[in-house]
Amino acid sequence: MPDGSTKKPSRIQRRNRRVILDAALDVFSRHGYRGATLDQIAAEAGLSKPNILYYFDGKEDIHVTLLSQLMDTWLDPLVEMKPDGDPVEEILAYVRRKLDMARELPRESRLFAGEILQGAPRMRPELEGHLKPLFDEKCALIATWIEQGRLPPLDPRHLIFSIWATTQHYADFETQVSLLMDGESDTHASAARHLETMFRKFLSMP
Amino acid sequence: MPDGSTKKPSRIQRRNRRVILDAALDVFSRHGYRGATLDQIAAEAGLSKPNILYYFDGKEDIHVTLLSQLMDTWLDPLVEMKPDGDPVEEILAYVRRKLDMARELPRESRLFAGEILQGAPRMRPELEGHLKPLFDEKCALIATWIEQGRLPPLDPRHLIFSIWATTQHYADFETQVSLLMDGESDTHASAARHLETMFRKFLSMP
DNA sequence: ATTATCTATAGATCTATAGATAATGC
DNA sequence: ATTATCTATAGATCTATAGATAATGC
Repeated sequence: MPDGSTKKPSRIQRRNRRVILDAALDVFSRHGYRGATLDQIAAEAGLSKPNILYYFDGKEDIHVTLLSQLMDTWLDPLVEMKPDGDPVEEILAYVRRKLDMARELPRESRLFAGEILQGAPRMRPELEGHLKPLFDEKCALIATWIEQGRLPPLDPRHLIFSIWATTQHYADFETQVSLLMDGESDTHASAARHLETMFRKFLSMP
Repeated sequence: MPDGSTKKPSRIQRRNRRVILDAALDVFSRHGYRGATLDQIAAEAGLSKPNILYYFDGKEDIHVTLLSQLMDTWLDPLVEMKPDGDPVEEILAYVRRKLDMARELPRESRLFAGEILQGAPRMRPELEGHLKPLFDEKCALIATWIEQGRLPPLDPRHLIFSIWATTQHYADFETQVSLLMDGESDTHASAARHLETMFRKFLSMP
């Protein structure tokens, strides 16, 4: 009984749970929660369908486990924005990390986007418990920088929203972006230059 | 036979097709394509399920009809960006129209976002046929403004992506935004000020 | 002894159709 | 005569379980 047990998981258990979660990330991020089926996840994981249900309580359990395990990874770039150092460089480094993450983890980005898009039916507690406190903390940090005259007056909340929106856009709307950038060899590099220029200008003192 | 016929549609036909499409917009934008059911659409429309299928060929027909009917509305703000007038003001007016549209038509925004997120399985022809030419045309317009020295050098494609991303974010990620903006009475107004400031600064000549 | 895996299938859900009936327009 | 609507249900799909069997660890 791998789930709900208090015993230590075996090597096989850890490996299979990881294999299943990776397969589920693929399937959920491509087709959404309802569009994904246990058949697809099982095929992608190379296991039988009942075996999937031996490791997880059900489809929803897989989805919730995925989301909460990815939450930390997802918030990490923002955690790394620290009070030391130059405010503008701290924020620009955050933008770079976030854009890099959109390129390296597009499935994770689309998984979260799909969940939020539908009203976060399975992730609201995670958002309130993890995202909200971190968001408030970093908004306060940016507000301090503004009070110190090291950044121009701006609304920290909307600044963060703009960073999230512009960086995740390249993962979440990849279909549209690649259709419109057809002649471009390295969309990521030109996006990085654009965002660097835009946010640097926005954050510069008059 | 209301669908596929060459006859002129009756008043009842037009009304019921409109009622069904509005109900479907509600259901599809909340639950995604696969998450939506004909039962939900029928209940929302106040019609029986077989009656829905009397007016449309099936679930996919409703979805495709919705998407292509909304395409024009969705692109309208960009169509309105014209070569006359001051470049900065033209672009800022476009940002405002786009943000207003995100507030007034959040269901439409989420419907498109969900479709793109899953690789545009039912909308790719529309994107190639309508969005792509318009996008290219407006990128060329912005490039002209830059050549004329009326805008600083920038990549028009990424500028448009940033405008789309930042404005649609308030509709597509509304769940997250409202969770994080809990103390705010008018998110839209403060977002409008933020985006105006940010893009104006970005577009200003050195 | 316990853990891991499979085949077969129950039970629920969902799209779509069959077939009959009511309402509407010449 | 044609258009519009309903009840009932076929057929497909999907989640989850039952029950048996194979593999693994003391």
